[in-house]
Amino acid sequence: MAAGRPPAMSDVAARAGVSHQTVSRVLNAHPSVRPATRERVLAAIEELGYRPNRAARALVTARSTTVGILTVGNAHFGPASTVLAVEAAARAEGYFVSVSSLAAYDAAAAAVALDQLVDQGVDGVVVVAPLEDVAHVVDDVAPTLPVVVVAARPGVPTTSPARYVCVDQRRGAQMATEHLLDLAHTAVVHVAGPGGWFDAVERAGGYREAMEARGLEPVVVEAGDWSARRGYEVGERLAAEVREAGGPTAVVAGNDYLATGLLRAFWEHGVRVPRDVSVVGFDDIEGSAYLVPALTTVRQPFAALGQAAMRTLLQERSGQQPGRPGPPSHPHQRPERGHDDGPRVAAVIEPELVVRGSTAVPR
Amino acid sequence: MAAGRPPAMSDVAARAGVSHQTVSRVLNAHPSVRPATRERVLAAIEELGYRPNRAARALVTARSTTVGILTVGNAHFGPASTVLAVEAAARAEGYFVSVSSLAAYDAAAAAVALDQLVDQGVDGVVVVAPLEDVAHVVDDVAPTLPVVVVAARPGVPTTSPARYVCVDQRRGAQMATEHLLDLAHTAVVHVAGPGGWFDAVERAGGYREAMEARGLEPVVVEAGDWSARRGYEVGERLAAEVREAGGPTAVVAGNDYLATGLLRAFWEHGVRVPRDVSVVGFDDIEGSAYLVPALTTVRQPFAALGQAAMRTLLQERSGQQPGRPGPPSHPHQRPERGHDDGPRVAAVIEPELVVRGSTAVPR
DNA sequence: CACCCAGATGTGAGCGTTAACATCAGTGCA
DNA sequence: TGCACTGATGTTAACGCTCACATCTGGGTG
Repeated sequence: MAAGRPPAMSDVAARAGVSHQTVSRVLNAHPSVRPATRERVLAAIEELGYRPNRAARALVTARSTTVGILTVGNAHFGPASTVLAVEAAARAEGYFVSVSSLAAYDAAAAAVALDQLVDQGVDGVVVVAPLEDVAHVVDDVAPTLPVVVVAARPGVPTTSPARYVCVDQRRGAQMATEHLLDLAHTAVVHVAGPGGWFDAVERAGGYREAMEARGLEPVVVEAGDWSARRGYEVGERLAAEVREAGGPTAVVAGNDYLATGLLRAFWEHGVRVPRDVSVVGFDDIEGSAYLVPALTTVRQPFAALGQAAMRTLLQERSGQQPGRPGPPSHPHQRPERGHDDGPRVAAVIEPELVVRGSTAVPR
Repeated sequence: MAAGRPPAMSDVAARAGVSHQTVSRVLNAHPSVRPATRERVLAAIEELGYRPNRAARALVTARSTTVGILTVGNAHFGPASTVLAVEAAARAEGYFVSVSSLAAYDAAAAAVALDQLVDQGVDGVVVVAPLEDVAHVVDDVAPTLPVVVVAARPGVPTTSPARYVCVDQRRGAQMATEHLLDLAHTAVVHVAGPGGWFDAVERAGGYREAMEARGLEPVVVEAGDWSARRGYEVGERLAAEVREAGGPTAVVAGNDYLATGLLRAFWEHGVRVPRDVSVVGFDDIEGSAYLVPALTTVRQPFAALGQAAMRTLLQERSGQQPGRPGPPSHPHQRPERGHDDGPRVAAVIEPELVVRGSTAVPR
């Protein structure tokens, strides 16, 4: 073994008195290696501090055991939590995780970020950038590479070859709205997140459905982004309306940051929560239980989401042909696939309503 | 070119009527390629949709152009923001980013996570897990691989071969404390984050220094973790003390979540902020400007931190010998290195005090 | 006791790229 | 006119691993 170079398989082989192939068999848990031989090889590995060269392995197997995660580039609570959950799930499956985050939230930026992941040779991509613009970018890549989109909307992507893992935000919004309606609220408004986001659209949809199911008029105010600042700005306008007779008595906010801003604006304008107006948020971010008042919110199942995404990705991968030539996959092997099946939703996970002090019966 | 296999360099070469090496030269921007030839090669690349195989390149160059990020495994605002900042900086430098997060916050878990990054063949590691336990794990790896630790404490790691990029949390805590003292507070307590964290220790230290500099007695309460819940629990106790004559009139919280819990507890117990007690946080998380009252806090320079970390890593990498044999690096080439120089702090970045409504002159 | 078979191991090739060296044409200058 | 030199290209050999196949051993079977 030459000095200065990390030990290679051949070095281990020489030391153990076997061929490099036997070392490879030990490493890959091949059955036909005698225990004594295995021991010797393992000892040599240990003594030399040998680590397999992943690049060499990836080169010959045409697999990187790396999955890419495409996400939005800021510390949004939801995406950040989801990324961590996916990462944990991936590592549990023996995969490495490469992250690419979006500088801007448009299709072009997403295409660039996705490109980088593909360049890196990932075996699959999990998209945690729940914007419609972004979702369609993956359509080009998905036929070649397994792609799982973490999204909110079971009903949307019809022709996309990617698979979808969803939190049923529509259901979550229904739960939130029905909670308020059950408290006897009738004038409930929704402060929605930005239009291009799956979550925002679905939550607004769920809210609308719940209202209409009881014959009530839905009122949606779009906040523009997910920030507390926007929540505050909208809250200032709402505060005035809340005071009028027939004004809203409850608000479903698109997420907890918006809700935070709403609470602040209401407080500033002397509108008491929940006495004058009830507020519900989404996400259950750290601290929302300790706002004043404690925020009723729809908690997101991030861990389950991450696991479902990884499971789907692996399943997808095993169904896909590897990069090397091989026989075409049998058309009936995976009957759930096919563009005429509509959206290829692999999992739908239910969120959970957490009732706290920001909701009460209307005055 | 065989069907079913993605195009290789030789396919491009054949199509362009050149040798594969010329294709390689075009790809690596080698100067001596005639413009006309380059054009032809680029056209062939375009037509074939060729993408270089990173595994093959990594194999021969013994470089992966991938950096690992080791981080804590939950959605803590600080670490999450830092990871994203490092990721952005890395991509700007043409590096890929592989994330490994810690399941538990102990040295064993860190060693495992770090191992995985090394197995993956990263060219360097950025550690964004600001715990002392974790920091020492990298010492084994750092002699072989460039390691940059994002930490809070310029003065701590003395013999570590890793380099440190720091936010001057001590200074931040001084700023926060002095802000209160300048408002004429004298009884200022500190609710500190968990002991093993660099940030917690440094912030507590800065607080102590600022107090002692004015001849005041520092009082530190350790919260146990960084959560709003713990802030609330400590706040309940503090609320009682605040009411007593000679009780604290101001609190420096270890981060904004703790501050959130404090605010809640104070509110519940009828202690008004800032009238009865002033509160300062750390981080400036989303929403802290819209708490009631708006939180005075020490904002962290995450973007600068990420950039500094990457810059340091690249600098470190260029000073390190590659994996292949090579002449030993000249001992005087990088005079700032060496264990006798004390901690190898590459950058210290200043945080920023953001004054809002939660601080005022004492009653 | 020859024969076959399965288990255990070794041999050789090739994955797609870069590094090192070889080759071949021009150019400038004596 | 010739020769050293530079710029543009081609050729060959690794890199470290896995795959396909060849080889060798030892126990059962007829």
